[in-house]
Amino acid sequence: MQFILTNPNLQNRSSFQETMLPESENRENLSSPSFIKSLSLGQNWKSKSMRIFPEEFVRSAGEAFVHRVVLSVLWNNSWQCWLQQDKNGLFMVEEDWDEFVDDNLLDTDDILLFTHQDTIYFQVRIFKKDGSEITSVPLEGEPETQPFHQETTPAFASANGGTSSRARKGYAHVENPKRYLLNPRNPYFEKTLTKTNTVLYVNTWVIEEYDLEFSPPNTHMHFLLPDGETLDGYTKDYGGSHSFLGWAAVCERCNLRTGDTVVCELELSGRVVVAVRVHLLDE
DNA sequence: CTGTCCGTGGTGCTTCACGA
DNA sequence: TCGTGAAGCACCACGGACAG
Repeated sequence: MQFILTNPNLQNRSSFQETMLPESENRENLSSPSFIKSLSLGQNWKSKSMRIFPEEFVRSAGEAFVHRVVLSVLWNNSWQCWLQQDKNGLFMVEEDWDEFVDDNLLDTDDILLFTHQDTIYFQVRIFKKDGSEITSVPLEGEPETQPFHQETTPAFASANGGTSSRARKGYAHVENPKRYLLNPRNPYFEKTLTKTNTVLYVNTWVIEEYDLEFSPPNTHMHFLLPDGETLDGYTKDYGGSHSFLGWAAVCERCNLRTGDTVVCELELSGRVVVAVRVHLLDE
């Protein structure tokens, strides 16, 4: 493993350049505190040593992040990683970090550039050995039109009027909804707006299929809009149904009307839903 | 029967007007 | 000009209706 700090006060530019990142990337990231992770011999991305934050980096950040961080990538997907402190330093929780590794299909030659953007928010850029950058969702060698885990995704079949489940109100057929997702592994469902749209209900089959968990009622969450904006929401439990308040503001902000259909992609931390990413359908 | 939608009452916030 | 109170509006919570 190597950590190379790129904060002007902490940087190690010679080592940084050895990673074969493009010169432009090197220069433009010097303004924000950054560090790099790459594998040493005998390590893999799920090694505990890969989950640690560089000690000097944590020191320089003060108390900006103590309990959790949010890792964002260029294609606007993000992962929340809870942190734990032990005698060796500040680590990301194994389950959260492993999910990041799995979702991004990290290879042994990959290089990650962590840039501290604001408080708990980090941008993570993924570079291949030759310096090329991953800029879109890594796919597991499948054509993009093929849904992930198709054989084990009745949520997909049901939401599209599959034969094994009855059709549900408010869940219209969307042609190939997976193509809207930023991360094809994320749970998702389709939502057709009805007359009253103050609450977004999460369908139980989605919850069951993906084994989802929800924060306690009134826990803060986010709606991630197509234009990159974020709106606040809160978890609710109405009559045993998991749902999110703040949906009315989303509908207004996106100018959604009765009959419009959107794809709701659920962003998870572990199995807990922490955000709903809203995708408008192509006309 | 289950699960989602819809309608309505309640609550809280914001804005405006009036009085000191 | 500032403070207070009333009115209006938006959103939330919940229970009943209804579709599958």
